[in-house]
Amino acid sequence: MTTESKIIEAAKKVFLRKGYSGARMQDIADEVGMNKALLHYYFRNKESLFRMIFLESFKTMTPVMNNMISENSPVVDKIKTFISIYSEMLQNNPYLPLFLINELAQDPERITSALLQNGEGLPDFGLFMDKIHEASERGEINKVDPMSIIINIISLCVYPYVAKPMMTLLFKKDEFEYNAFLSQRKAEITNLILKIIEIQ
Amino acid sequence: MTTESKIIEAAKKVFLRKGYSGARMQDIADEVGMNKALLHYYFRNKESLFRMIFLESFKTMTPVMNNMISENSPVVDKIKTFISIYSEMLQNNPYLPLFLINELAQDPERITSALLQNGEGLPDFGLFMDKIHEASERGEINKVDPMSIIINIISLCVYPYVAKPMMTLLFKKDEFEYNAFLSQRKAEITNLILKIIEIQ
DNA sequence: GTCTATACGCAGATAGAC
DNA sequence: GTCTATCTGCGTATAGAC
Repeated sequence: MTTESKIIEAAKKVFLRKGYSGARMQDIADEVGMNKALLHYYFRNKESLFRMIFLESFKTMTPVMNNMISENSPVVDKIKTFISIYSEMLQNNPYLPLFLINELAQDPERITSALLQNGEGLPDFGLFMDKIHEASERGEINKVDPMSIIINIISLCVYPYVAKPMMTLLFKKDEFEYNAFLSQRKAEITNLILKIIEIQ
Repeated sequence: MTTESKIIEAAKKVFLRKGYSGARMQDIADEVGMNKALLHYYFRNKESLFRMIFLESFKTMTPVMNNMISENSPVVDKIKTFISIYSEMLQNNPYLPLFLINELAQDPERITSALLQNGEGLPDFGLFMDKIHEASERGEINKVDPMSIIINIISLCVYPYVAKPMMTLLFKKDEFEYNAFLSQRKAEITNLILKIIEIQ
């Protein structure tokens, strides 16, 4: 494992937990187990290290989405797949969504321009919406607003992760109990969404 | 309007947008239109000013919830009311949830202890869950897991606000269009939840 | 109670030895 | 490539005049 990739791993860990303004170059150096000056040797400054981490984090999400969307399968299956892989991704990257949302909220322009000039591209929800729309036109599923459906799914999947500390506080659960709750939600969300879109 | 309350308003504005580590005492002073030293005169330091803002912000949420929960009405009505007043609160305080979630995630112990020693208390979701459970025992609504239902409602209500910049980016909407989307969701979420819990 | 001036420490960044 | 030492500026906080 190269020093550079060790730094990236460490930086990801620190930035994802503390955010840009909360993260310290020293924290990252400690995490790598090396000197602070090294970070500046490999990445010019904090901003450019952050930029790299943000883009890479964002990319964790994109291919997952796009594979699912472009797949040539019935919309109902597509939605099942979406919920399934999205939930798994969240279980593997619990800090990811709050980090992305937060940094995007802090400075939409900075981030958006970085994303767009990166070329990599965003998940193509336009296409997903089209497919949902067509399916409802064909009578394959109920008449629904595609954007609403997608946002409902994302909300149900992501929010319980994003708000984990809030929820454990409000519902007086410990970490263990709450994780159990999270891991049974995949099936539950799928049932809920199908109940909404499937013709009875 | 006293200087103290002017400071509180300004600090709320700045902390809610930038979070603790992103906020600058200078930003707050600028927002008040007064000198930075004044902040230290009224509130000893940044931490104690923040603490006050956090607690006050948290309290925006609590009574809204507790009024609804303790009300003596059928559970279905209670849920309708919940969605309605919660959505309104979000429309009036769009920065609130991300702020609370974030700061809580940063340092759960610090925040939790501040909340608990504050005495004010948390929303009583235990009671809400009991009432949902009883209603389903009586056959008034479908058999459902109370915690899941509540978290579903909260997710559907809050997430579209929390992730606003992300969603406008992914769905290529401008602020105006997205706000229109948000304001029609109250009815939509209510329909969705009722479809889940109501006996056909 | 409000201001200006200033102290102080921390965090990002650089110089330069090895 | 990695380290130690150091500079610099910024942000919190205080002292003290008015």
